[in-house]
Amino acid sequence: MTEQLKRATISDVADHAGVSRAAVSKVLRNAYGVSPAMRTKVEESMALLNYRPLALARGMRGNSYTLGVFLVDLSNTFFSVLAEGIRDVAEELGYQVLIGQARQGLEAQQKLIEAMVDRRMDGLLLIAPFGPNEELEKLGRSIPVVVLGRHGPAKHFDTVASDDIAGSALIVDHLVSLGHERISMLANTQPDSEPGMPQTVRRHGYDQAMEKHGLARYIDHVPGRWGTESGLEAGRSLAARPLAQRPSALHGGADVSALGAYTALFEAGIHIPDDMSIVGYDNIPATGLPPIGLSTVDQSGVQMGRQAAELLLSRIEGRTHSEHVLVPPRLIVRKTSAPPRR
Amino acid sequence: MTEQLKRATISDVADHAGVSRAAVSKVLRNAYGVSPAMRTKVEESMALLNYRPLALARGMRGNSYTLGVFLVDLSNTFFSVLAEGIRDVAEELGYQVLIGQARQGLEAQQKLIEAMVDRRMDGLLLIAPFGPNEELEKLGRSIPVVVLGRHGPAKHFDTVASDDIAGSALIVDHLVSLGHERISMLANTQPDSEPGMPQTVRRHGYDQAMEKHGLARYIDHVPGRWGTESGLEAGRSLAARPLAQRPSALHGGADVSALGAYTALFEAGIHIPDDMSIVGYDNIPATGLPPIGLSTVDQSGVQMGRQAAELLLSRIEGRTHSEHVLVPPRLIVRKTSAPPRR
DNA sequence: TATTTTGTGTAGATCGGTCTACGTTTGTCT
DNA sequence: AGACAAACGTAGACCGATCTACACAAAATA
Repeated sequence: MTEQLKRATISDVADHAGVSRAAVSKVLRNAYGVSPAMRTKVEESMALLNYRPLALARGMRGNSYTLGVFLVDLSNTFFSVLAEGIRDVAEELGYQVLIGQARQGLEAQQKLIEAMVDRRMDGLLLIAPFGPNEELEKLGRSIPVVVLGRHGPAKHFDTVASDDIAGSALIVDHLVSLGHERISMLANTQPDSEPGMPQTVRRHGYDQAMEKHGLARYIDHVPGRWGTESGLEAGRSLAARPLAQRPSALHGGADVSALGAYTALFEAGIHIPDDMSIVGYDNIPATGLPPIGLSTVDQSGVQMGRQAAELLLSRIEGRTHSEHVLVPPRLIVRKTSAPPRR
Repeated sequence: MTEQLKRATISDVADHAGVSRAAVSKVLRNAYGVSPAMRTKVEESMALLNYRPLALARGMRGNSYTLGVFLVDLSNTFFSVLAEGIRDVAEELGYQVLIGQARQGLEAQQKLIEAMVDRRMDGLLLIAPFGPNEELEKLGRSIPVVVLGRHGPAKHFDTVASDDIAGSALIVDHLVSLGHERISMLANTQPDSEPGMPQTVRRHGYDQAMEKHGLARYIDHVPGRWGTESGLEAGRSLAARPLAQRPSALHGGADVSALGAYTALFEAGIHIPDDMSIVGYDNIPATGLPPIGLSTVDQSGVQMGRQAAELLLSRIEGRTHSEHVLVPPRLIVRKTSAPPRR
């Protein structure tokens, strides 16, 4: 009935154009040693036969023209913004971006990365991976790698991150200028935190900024991880504190956890920002919804994504020394931060 | 210095175990004709050499053990929930899920799907694709396909969708029971809408339910597409209407557009739910944030994802007749729906 | 005992590209 | 004109698996 058309291969094109397969391959790769006459002849045949090279087969020897993006959490919409920037740059250069999501846990992460390597991705973009830096260094020696959201230095991979020290300072400065002193932070005390991870750096930034303002005695890390769930718990624990020990303002660590805390505090009858100010970090879309209007720090996800993709592509083309980019953050004041009432 | 270890291939394993490559391949595929003795011998060698088959190479002849998930909008967090369900099922059976995001537009979608085919994905899961059904039928004849969020019937692919007729009825019934009569709907009037698309079906469901309640005269489709932007515009247009022609309740079509409309109405000084009730559809995470508390319809994304993955895998294993699954929706009443004030 | 069946293992083609090595033609420089 | 290099094309190995066809031995049947 409806014939299943066989897909044209490079041999079909070669036969049709009356040249060798190698010649067609050269045209495909824009390689050296092709006369204009042959090029047009081959290109006509390709168009006529509706030929598309099989990326899979190309990957056997050459490039697969595929970049892998590793994500832990698809529901963190900030990551999806990053992915957009990555894709834009990659597509311009004929690379396809495929995203893999790992479930929580180091082992699952490892498995996904292996799966991407096994599919001969030309390079890997890791967004907020866990695990020790040495693991990443090892990976970086076997395949081009750019890590998003972890700070350098690193020898065998590039990094792109928000300047989290500056970002935390932005938050603390803002709150202090409003008159706050007792400022806590949702601190993401995951057990396997590494030096360059944003949770570590943002915490340092917070500590430093507090000290700078002479508020070292109020430094207070509310433990947890970053995620809505954990934010909810942290919010409940704050609500449960006696009033005297409750902070008047909160550095949320990340928007997802800040919103979680917001939710729990709201439900406990603590009004934001009258009873407590909250500032998040990431500027994810949900923060902009007007009834919430979470004050936050923006790190221009699309720009970071583009940067990262550019680094990865230049690494694929042969660069070996590593580069480390810091993106300056920007404070966005909305409705969850105000002077303290007490 | 640090030696770059060469990856073990099937030949290395074969040599080490003293058998043929074909034998190793059989062990790998759990194929027939392997003695227990040989199996253990080979498995030992594989473990010792730290061997992992190259998925890329396997794909040249057999399966690539890769499923492609096609998405238009990563920031619609409902889709990320779907992806989770898909991944869970796929991984149990040794398949890797890779997600591709297309930018808006039919052409970009087509390109991404081709890219996935060119990478020899074993099957494709399309989440809310655009385009005519015939295109999908054509695709379904060349590769196993399951479409999420489009209703059947279809001959060459399976579908999994929320029962959007029932879902719309749930919304209208709820609003009518609260006393509303003038109920409008954000209708997604995209130019290239096809019969089975959720926007079409939900609109029909709304029309039917309105008629059922004898409210046909109040049927009102606010035009736009589904997305935050378009929701904002729709909200503004509603706010601009003279009070007499303004609905007292709104079927938001999808959560993202409902939240957009909410935002615009809120900014125009129209209070929700006192001045207008709004009910969304999809139950994305942001709807649960308490200061918003959007009433909505839940369609159990994880479950839908699992269903879809199971269908795809059974199709990969040879099933040819198509199946069409409808998932029953569930109303979630939160804070944006209340009796009309007038 | 001769013949068939069943179970195990292997050789070698194959998938669709890329890449190296080399041959042929053409152009340039003494 | 002869020597040499540059430009263009091709043959055939190669990437790492799968898959078909077949050889061989042991077990079952006649």
